Amino acid sequence: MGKSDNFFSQVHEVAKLIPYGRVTSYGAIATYLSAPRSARMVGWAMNNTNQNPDIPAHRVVNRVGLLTGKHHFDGTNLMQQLLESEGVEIKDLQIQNFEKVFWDPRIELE
DNA sequence: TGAATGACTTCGG
DNA sequence: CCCGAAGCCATTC
Repeated sequence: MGKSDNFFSQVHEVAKLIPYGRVTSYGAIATYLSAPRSARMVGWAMNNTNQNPDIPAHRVVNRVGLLTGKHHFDGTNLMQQLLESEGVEIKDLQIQNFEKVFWDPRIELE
């Protein structure tokens, strides 16, 4: 850890801006940060700081709205429960009406 | 130093 | 449209 956590910090900043009840994708964040090839690093960055309650890591899913990161949360269903508590509908790890709850930083943040 | 590992995404068949 | 393979890249072994 040193200066290179700049990218991680930026990922965290964007994650904090995801509105309640909305979600975004790893790739969308990566692309927004001018690193479209680093989607996996976004996930890694989340893993690095999912302990921080200020960072809603549960609002970040993969590009089709699948809760691929659920196994990184405590318990068996925490990620889904957190999202459902915000009104997000989920069935078999797939977010329903994904296009409606999707929040794209590239568009919303300019 | 090199190979393996992912909270991903894209492309080709 | 679905599935498998390949590309990516920081981190770990």
